[in-house]
Amino acid sequence: MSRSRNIEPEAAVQAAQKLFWKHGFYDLGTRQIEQETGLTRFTLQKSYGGKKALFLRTLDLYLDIAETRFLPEVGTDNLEALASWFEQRADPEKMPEISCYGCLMINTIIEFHGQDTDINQRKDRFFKLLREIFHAHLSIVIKSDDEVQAKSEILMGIILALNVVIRAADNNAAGQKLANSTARMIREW
Amino acid sequence: MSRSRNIEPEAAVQAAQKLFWKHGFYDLGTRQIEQETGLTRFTLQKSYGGKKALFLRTLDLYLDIAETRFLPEVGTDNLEALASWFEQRADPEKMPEISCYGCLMINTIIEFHGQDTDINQRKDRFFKLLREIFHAHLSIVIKSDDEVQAKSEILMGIILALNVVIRAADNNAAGQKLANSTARMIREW
DNA sequence: AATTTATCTATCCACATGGATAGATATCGA
DNA sequence: TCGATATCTATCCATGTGGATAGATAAATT
Repeated sequence: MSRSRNIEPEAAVQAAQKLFWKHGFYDLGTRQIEQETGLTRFTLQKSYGGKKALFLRTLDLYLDIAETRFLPEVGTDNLEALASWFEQRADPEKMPEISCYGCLMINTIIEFHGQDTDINQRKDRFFKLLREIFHAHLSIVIKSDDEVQAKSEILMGIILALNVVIRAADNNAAGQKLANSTARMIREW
Repeated sequence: MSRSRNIEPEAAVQAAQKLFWKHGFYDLGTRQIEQETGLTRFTLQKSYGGKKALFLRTLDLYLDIAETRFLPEVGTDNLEALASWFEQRADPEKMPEISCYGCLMINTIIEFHGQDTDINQRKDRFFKLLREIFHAHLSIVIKSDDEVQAKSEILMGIILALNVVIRAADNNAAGQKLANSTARMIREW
């Protein structure tokens, strides 16, 4: 019925995500998106609603995957599960290449300055996600809720830090020391 | 001999620093600098060498102050000194207002993507500073160098995380839980 | 084969940006 | 008071941006 696109709709979102992840929002032009993904500026407007809307879709995709496939699953032996998750998390052999640009959501939070409600919604979802997952793990193993909260907050902080360290170094190996130190700390809990 | 400026040279740098801290580099225009500080775009070019050069001066100022007045001083009773430093660090009563925008250097590292040598130089200075200060403290109290390195890395990570959490919330009180948890952890070392 | 539809290609546009320039204006020393 | 100098005010400019539009093109339906 109609001409086929240069790039499939979902593939375009994934490709754009990588670009935003690397370059941020403001420093990535629609012409560069066009050139590097094949998605034309025409289709960007007509089918995705423009640059900002496409960006939000890449953020939502990012959070979906974080929620379903990335964060450690709650199960048995939660301290050891957490410890080894941190080790894996920073092992360059097991990280996707794109990780060297840190965390798309953290980068975005810093690039925008809290004035954008679309971004703020995603930000809230992100932090809720992080805080809940660690709380869920630790509350199984630790009785004092005070202590669970304290340790959850530290682990959440270290997740943030890992991403900053890796992006700053532009190198997936840069988080190993922090991750291994964290694993060691968790095993002492 | 010559007409006096709207704003004194060093005051202009400080005022610009606050603006960059809040808005970042790309999202702060020279017209806005002009309007909010009194520094004219003419003088920005003639005396400061343009927007980028002024920005680098604000970064250098930031690092100078971090080095001399902000980070915890090495002395006696270093674990307690570190613990209470973290508490103070996140106490909204004792933080400057501008802190709710996080750390100028971290924001900058994320906004630029490692391709700018001017920024990279400051980035290296920044991380060197952080790693050295914690190592200096902990190596007095802890014998195993392995352990010193591990714990230094964690504290450095938490500094980064504190700034991200505070900027994300746009609220100086947002780091208290993490800071207090960290103080508690340090006192258990 | 003709028609319809969505996409591609190629412009065009309004706007914002960092920076440059030229004339007016302070401020100071002589 | 006058001259020199640096700054201010007010434009101007080249460039890049996201987005819009119009004609050409490809794919599917009839």
